[in-house]
Amino acid sequence: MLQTQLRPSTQLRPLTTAHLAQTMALIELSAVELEQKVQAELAKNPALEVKDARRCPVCKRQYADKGPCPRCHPAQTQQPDQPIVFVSPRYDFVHTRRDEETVQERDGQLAKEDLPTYVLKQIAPELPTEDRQIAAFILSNLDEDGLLEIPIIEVARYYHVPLSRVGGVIALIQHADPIGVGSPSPQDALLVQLEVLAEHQSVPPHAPTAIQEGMDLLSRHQYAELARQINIQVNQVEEIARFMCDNLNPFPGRAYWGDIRTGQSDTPPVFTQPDAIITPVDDSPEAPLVVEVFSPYAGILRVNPLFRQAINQVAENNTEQWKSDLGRAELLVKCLQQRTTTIVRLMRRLAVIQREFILHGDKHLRPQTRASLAKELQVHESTISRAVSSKSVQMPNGHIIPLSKFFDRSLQVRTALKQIIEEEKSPLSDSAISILLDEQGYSVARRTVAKYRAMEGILPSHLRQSQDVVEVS
DNA sequence: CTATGGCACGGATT
DNA sequence: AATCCGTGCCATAG
Repeated sequence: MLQTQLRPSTQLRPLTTAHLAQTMALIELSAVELEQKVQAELAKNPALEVKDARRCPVCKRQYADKGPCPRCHPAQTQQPDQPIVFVSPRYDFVHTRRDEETVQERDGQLAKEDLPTYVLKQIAPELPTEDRQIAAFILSNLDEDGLLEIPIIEVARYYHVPLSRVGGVIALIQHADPIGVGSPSPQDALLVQLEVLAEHQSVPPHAPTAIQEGMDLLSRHQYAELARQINIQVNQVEEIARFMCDNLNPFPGRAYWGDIRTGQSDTPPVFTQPDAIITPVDDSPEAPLVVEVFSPYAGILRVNPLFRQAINQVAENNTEQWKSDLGRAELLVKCLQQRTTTIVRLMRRLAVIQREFILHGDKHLRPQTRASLAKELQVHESTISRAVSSKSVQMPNGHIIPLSKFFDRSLQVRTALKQIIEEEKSPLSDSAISILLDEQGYSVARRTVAKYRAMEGILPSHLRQSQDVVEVS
């Protein structure tokens, strides 16, 4: 029946349960999480080593695939009409010397990466080359708290660029993890965090206003005064204060150092470095898509051959430890490889099926389920689920979206709905919208229209005004 | 009387 | 087995 070549480059592997279990565990990690995990393992397992990644002489990027750089020599590696998928072993921008450090400090603590580097690596892919200098400059002027210690205008003057451009770079930095880093003031950091949180959960009303207007009052716990000043209830202010204590951090840098080393007790990052970046190879409509999959250490993590050799020569006294190290190392490398191939296959398939969606936006999403995709790829459903969860993709338009959006059953309808409402002359009732949608081929119940509206944050019809007078088309 | 939001149920999805 | 999602019914607001 469906005979896709399974695992093109993997040799037969023993299907041990340990293998399976760990592969599963790795698959559901995002690139960022995986990098941490592998680093930790690398630090305590001497059987592992990192070798250099290939670097394409033309585009200077690292890649884990075999053969020539798939990005610069697509013709050699890909059939026409197929998306070009390749794997980057790491976020390739700053050339840290982390590998050596980690090796050297293997017996000590984790090699520590500084905050600027950490942030820079996240945002580099989204940044035009000219702006990286600026970003680096900004990041090197952060104080211990992760806040910008020089005025923005200083940066602009230094590089002779408009303020707005610096502002753009800063905005990008602020949205990296730790969220709010690089803000000129605690307020700004809080506002950014708030904005990001608001995308995924509800935040108390008026919180932005409160932070903006009455930061000092808030910090002095003068809630009543603040309530009076911005004209809301005292208990609302108290709620805001509580929310801030629980969820926000005016000094993003501290959170970074505090949490990242002690464990995963920190809040899951809302916004992360994408796990893959999709770009069309050029502007022509026929252009194949380029999918760059970030898979930390893919292809460069391996079992140290010296270690393997040494284990036979050493006397029997403490081989136990060595053997277990070796076993763990082999397992990890294999699982990592498996994880990468699975994700690559997934992304390649998605790039084919959802080409229109990727290029032309939400309206063209082809509804699909994880289950159906699992069948096509001949893997278990749960594998797809894990591979999809907690991963994000950067689309050609620069937006970073969760991979799960590719499986959103109602996205099409919701965008159609948004469009209808945007174009409406006078407010339409939910049932009217339901009928209109039906004409477009989307049959949804009136009740469902209401829910979609709510999801999109659109007010009910009686609260909507006949929108702007300046509607052009 | 019409338009919405709340609750809850059943089927699909994970 | 647990969760999510669309939908119907009903109460409530306008």
